[in-house]
Amino acid sequence: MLVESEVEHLDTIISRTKPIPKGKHLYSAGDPFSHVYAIRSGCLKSFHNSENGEEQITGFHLPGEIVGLEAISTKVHSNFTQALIPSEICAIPYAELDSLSATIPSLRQQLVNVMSKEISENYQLMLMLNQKTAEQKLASFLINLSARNAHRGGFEKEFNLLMTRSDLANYLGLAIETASRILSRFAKNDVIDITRRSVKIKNMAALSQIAGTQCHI
Amino acid sequence: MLVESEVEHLDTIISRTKPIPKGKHLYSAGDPFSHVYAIRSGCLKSFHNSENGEEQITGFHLPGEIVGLEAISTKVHSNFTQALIPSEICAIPYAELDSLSATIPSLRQQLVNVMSKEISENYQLMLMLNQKTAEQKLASFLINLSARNAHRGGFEKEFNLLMTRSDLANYLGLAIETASRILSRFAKNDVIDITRRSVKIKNMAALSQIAGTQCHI
DNA sequence: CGGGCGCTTGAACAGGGTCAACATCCGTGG
DNA sequence: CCACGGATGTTGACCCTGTTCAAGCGCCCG
Repeated sequence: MLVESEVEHLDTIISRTKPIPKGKHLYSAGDPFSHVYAIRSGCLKSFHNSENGEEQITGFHLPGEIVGLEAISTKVHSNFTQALIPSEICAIPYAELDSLSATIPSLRQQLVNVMSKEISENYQLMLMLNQKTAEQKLASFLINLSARNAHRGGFEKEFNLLMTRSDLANYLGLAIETASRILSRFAKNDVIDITRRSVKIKNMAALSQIAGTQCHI
Repeated sequence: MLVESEVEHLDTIISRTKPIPKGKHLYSAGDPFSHVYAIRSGCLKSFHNSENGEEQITGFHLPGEIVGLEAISTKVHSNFTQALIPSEICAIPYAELDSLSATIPSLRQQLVNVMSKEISENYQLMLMLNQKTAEQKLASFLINLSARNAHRGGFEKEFNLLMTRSDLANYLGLAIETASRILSRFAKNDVIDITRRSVKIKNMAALSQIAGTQCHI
């Protein structure tokens, strides 16, 4: 944690941008890297463009999370990050974050911790995408959204999917139809209620069991 | 890059352990985190244990690479890392690396760069595992090994797989039989020669095309 | 009110998994 | 040095999960 004087110091370098409207890109692949971004409200998705021009979604980002870290080493963004709903963002200039981190040990440690956490979580994600069945993927995904939603003070059992079925399926490596079918099946089996984007988890135990337990990613 | 005096400073904290024999664990899930490890020679694999006790391989590591970074934030290792062949390792105590990085800006930046690179590469890997067919996965895997081998001075077109078919298939999310069949097919089509673990790429262009081009991961 | 996008559902198909049998390599001990 | 056994790798036949193709519904917004 940072002490107050340090927070003030950090505050001076951060700019709160005006809300990004739905559909707008925060950055694009090829953009020179200058800032990392902390999400204050809203929801964004990150995606890469494959050769054939189709997007490949690599993550959905909620308030409290940091995006842009993958570009530090190359100084060029390698993906696109786009708002799914109007979102407020803090832009943190990386050059200044780096020099500040020399004098504020806890800031340096925070930065490294955030990156380490992302590495660790991405391994979990990789395992899930690589090894699980479609049902397990969707169950894990719902549990993960639920946990992230609860973590920042929302409801654990009732929330909105902020992405389309198409985005969701793309992220999980499934066909839209498969995602839709499985969500319908969950609903039929009274594991969840789902109407359009609005989800209510009715049987968390069953959902966890389908997911193959624990998987908090 | 580090200047000479800095390298000397860094050298004082690094211990070169005696070679780890084949099959020995460098660290295990649950071990308290104290060091990150630079690989000097050999080959290691990292894996998680799923609920049912089966291992899920998340990476193969070659000389020049750093392992253990995922544990910085939690201070506990979340995976197992095991030598596939006898391997020489440099153990770098993290507490000292952290404090040194306060006084040596380039060291701090190197650390963050290495982590950023790992995040970025893992996204590429995730995309591959999530979206590609079995053929594409194997072609990408061979190209990746080839590139990593060439990068550190080995042959680009001729190298040994240092892992079993089982490890390879597990990593790519395939059945052993599928991996074996596809490698045989590549050989039949004169794309590669393969005898047990020894691989020779005969038609890199064809392999790249199967992989869906570029994918350097 | 009408058009389009987002979503659902059904039917047919195929890529890859599973099961099973067999081949080959390698280490170990007689 | 050879014989044996276990681990590793290959190949075939069949099956299942998830994709593809196709049609239709319903919500939202102009």
